Amino acid sequence: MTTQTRKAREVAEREELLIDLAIEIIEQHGFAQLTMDKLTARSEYSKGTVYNHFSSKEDLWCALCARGLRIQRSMFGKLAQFQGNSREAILALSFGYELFTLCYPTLTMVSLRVMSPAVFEKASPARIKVLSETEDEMVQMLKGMIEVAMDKGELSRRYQDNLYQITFAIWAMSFGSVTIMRNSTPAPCLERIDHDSAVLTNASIVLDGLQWQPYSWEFDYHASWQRIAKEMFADELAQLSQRS
Amino acid sequence: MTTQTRKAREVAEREELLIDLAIEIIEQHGFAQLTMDKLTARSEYSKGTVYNHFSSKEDLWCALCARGLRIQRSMFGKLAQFQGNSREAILALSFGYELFTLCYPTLTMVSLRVMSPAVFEKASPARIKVLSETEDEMVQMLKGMIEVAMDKGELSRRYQDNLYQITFAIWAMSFGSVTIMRNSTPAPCLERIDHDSAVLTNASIVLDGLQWQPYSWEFDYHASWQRIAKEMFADELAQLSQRS
DNA sequence: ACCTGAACACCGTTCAAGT
DNA sequence: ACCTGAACACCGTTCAAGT
Repeated sequence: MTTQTRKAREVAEREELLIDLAIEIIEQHGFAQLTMDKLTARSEYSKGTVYNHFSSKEDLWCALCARGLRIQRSMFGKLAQFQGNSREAILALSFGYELFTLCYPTLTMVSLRVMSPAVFEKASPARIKVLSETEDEMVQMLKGMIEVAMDKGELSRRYQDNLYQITFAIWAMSFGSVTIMRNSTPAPCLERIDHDSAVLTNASIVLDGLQWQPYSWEFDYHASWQRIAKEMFADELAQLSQRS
Repeated sequence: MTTQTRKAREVAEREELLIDLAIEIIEQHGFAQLTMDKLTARSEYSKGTVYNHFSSKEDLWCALCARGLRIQRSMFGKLAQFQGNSREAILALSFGYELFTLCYPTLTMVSLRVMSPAVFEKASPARIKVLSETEDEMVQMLKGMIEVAMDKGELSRRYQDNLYQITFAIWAMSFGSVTIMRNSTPAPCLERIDHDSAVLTNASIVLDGLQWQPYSWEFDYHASWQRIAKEMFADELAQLSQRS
């Protein structure tokens, strides 16, 4: 029994190590260079053992994606403690998602690539389960905030019976804004927008559309955005500005 | 001179043929099965000739993506002629983007996969140029509609000096909504929203947030959505419902 | 029970030889 | 000038043999 749990722990640790190595390979040599061969060579294990962890290359991608979601979830957990009005609480989550993509560009690119039925089909069912559960936890966190605000009457009751609709709108806008900004072809349109505030602006448009009080013209949400950064992620942001 | 243009035309036709074959391969055998080997085998040309068209596999992907953007552009061109108020005109474009993803799921998946610096770096500069120019044409079409409505005072003047910001917000919401709905891991949240109207609802929230008149509670935009479908894409939609 | 690495079929890319 | 296809280095996956 104790040997079994020790063994299981060792296996889990080895998996984390392999994921670390995979990220290293991508960051040093680019996405296309992540191969099972190279991952094996960089580790101290054999191909068979690597395949014991990841049933296929797609499964390895999903494992990287799961790592990313786990990091996102822990950032969200931290941000949920932010003190502010209900709109600021939502903004904190949008901020968190953007910060994640800035701090972990590799993992962000992986998630984008993984998002396709073709990949999910080749990944192990256990892996898929972890992915959707982690994602769902974050969705529930967002939905919880919306629920509280709805009960207090701080936004339009039009979507009252369909809180998932609101959750989806906020989520889609964050995801869409960040993804286009970071990954799209260099379009002239994108050069004309302020990248530092685009996510905040777009989130504000959505929240105004939901009649979420106080409106963007009644409150200084730029100040909130900076406060979130300073109070929640001083360390991460210092590291980030040092890097570039 | 005439021989040269004839030759150029033949080369262009051959390229379209190769792209057709590539789409066939993906649709019949899945994404991972699209290889230069198989594309060559299915065509009546040799590997060298295929590489004469597509400088690398990434370049082939970008060519597929360019085909998709060309189709989108022609749909947008048709939709720009839709008769209605300025908000309905914007909805028509959102409708067009969703319809494209429904009619061409393969090309949609390709565009998602192509969206990454790693791919752009390996594609030929000429291809990248076509991609961003086609995309920009569509952005300009959207921006033109916003401009007209702004001049008529049909939406908030808050973003007057930054029309690209509004363009980006509408674009990001459409892209984000459709991408998450069609490609994300099967999240419980997504099962609870009405897939048929989610894009319309999310676009409406954004337009309400921009104070674009008439508001969603003052006008029957569900009716508009159906009118767009019926008047613009009766054929495509009939084909689509037949397929499933 | 878990690990190893040789073996296999296939893939992306190149380029000397051909027309 | 354009096309061909053999050749090469590498990749994903499997599985008989080993510990």
